[in-house]
Amino acid sequence: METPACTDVCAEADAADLSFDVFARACPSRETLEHVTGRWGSLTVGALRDGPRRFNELRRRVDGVSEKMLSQTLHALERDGIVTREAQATNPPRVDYELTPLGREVADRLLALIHFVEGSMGVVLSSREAYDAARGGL
Amino acid sequence: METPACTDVCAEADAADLSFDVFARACPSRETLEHVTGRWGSLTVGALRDGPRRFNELRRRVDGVSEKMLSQTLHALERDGIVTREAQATNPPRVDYELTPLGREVADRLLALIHFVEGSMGVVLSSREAYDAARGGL
DNA sequence: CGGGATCCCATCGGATACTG
DNA sequence: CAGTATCCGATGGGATCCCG
Repeated sequence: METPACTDVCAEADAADLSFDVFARACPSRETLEHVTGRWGSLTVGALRDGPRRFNELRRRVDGVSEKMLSQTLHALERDGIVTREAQATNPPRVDYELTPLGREVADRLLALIHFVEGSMGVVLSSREAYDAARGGL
Repeated sequence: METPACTDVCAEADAADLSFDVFARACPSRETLEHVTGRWGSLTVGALRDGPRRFNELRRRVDGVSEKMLSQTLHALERDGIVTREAQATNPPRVDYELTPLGREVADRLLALIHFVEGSMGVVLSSREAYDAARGGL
């Protein structure tokens, strides 16, 4: 076993910085990773990188997300301390979402991945063609 | 509109390296991003970082994954050119999965994110407590 | 051992409607 | 505008069986 595992340790959250292991099924770090890398999580965090955004601004940027999913995603990220939510009780109401310092670190690493993937799509697409051709040709 | 969008361009894959945009609903780069960041994708790629692994080795490392999902995940990653699959027709059969050069680049960026998240769990956990306390206390 | 095929259910997630 | 609530279909994903 390479990783010290998270097992028992993770359960008791009073310990400061014991080892967390996303590869362990029950480790809370896996949940947070999923919030951040999930279908809408990664795009939402990425969309917030350039500064605060309002709800419908995010909806437009994260093309295809529904209100429900965006709301759900933002709540999970807020709970994990990745984004902050600032509401103003004006009329019409205005709510700004913004990355926390922690969130900005996450976003940087996420965008590094995103930009790399975008830049690799040439390779990916031709790989797919080769794969499909081999299957279809059999 | 900040991003040049992927829209029409992405459909025709003969173009070399036109702009791909994960924020666009129909862009193929979004699919690849999901394969890589998905629930099992990120862990599978991460687990392959240290070298080739066999199927059941991966199953043990990626704690909680089912045979079906691991198989499915590996196929998607193979099709995208992230991992290679090398089968030997011995008995018992032996199949090794390994990252491609592209896959290794992806894995590096993914692991940077994973390790950062693992290292931030202290902050995350206390943020969750504060969030839950505020809700429960109302 | 390394999977493919099938069954089946839980959750995801979209559409719609309603509130403030 | 910024959500919440409900309904409901699509999909994710686990369990099981089976084959090479």
